Amino acid sequence: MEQLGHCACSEAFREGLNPAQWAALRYFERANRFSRTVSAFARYHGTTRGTASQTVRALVQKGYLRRRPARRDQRSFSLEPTDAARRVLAADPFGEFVSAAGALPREQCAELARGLRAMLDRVQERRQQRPFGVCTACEHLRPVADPGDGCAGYHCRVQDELLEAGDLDRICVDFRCRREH
Amino acid sequence: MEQLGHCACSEAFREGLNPAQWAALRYFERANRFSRTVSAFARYHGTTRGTASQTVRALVQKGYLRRRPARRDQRSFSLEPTDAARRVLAADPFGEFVSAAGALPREQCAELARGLRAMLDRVQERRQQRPFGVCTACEHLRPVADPGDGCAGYHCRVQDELLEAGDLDRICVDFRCRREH
DNA sequence: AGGTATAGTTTCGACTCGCTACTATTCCAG
DNA sequence: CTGGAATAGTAGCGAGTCGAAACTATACCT
Repeated sequence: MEQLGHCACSEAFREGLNPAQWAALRYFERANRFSRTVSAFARYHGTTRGTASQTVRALVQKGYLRRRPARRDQRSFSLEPTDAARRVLAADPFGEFVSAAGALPREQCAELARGLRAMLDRVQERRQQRPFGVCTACEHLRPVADPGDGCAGYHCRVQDELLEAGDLDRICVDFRCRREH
Repeated sequence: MEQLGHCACSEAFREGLNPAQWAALRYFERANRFSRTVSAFARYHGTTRGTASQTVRALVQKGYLRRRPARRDQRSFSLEPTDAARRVLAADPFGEFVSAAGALPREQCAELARGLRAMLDRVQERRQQRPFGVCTACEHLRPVADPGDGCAGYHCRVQDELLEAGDLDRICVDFRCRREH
């Protein structure tokens, strides 16, 4: 586990990006629209807003993130991955690990994922860091009977907004596991 | 997996040691007597000998490693963990991960270990880094019929020496998996 | 005996990251 | 609606880490 973690850092300098920048790129690709901010990434990555701001600035300058004023909070900016970002993510050094895991037998791979998840939850709990998770497993999600155009819709009680389809299976800074009681 | 790796680094500054120094301390505690050298640690940790040398020097100055001339190679030194090292390893930040894994159901924990091992092997193979492993699973190990005093003994064909009991279950830089053919 | 490989060290410079201080905006209580 | 506290984001500094390159000394090989 230690060696894998170290491998991941040390080989993560491809394409002119450093490990923190790769982590940020992966994060913004997976984050829903409420979570594509500097602060949310800082929480996710366990670093300070200052450091996260540097990382994001570098990615904006390189053309991998686009900075747009946030809709509701005028202090904040939404950071959107560009097409160039999606292209470069194809060469993500972490792909090596993904394919290494994917080469395992199906059930073993699933078991590995469960084990890692359990470890991460435990560690984050001890450090009082809230885990990130996808909306579909979040207790703040509520089905909406009639969203207007007939298709099924969902609503987030924290943001008090209707969710767009693309946000449902993305990770969120406000995630709270539903099965917890 | 990425988050776990990052957690491990960021929280590894306790006791006045940095992440690389913790890794070195763990390594020298687990390495057999042929592998307690700067170069072997550099190979294990995927870094340069120069960097490894810095790390080791710091640990010697802090009194966690003792430097003794190697028995057979006059260029080399054997680095032995001190009692202070074993004491401080009790506060190893990685203990958090070990206990998190240990809290899993027994079979799930074993499955997790197998999965991580498989991933590491695959990644190291692609990078042409030879894995480290324990003598008892190494193809260079040969049982010796009569080591002299009646008890069973083992011999390493690379080092051409009899192994001491303490070395058998420690990791070695010359490891080669026996089941491989 | 000579050349090559290896063990280890030192120095230097690039780079990363966290800390602190700061501005602007939002939230909340009275 | 107003004043204070909290939060989003940025800028700059400084400590510290790491890798590359150059170097010495010893071992190995032919």
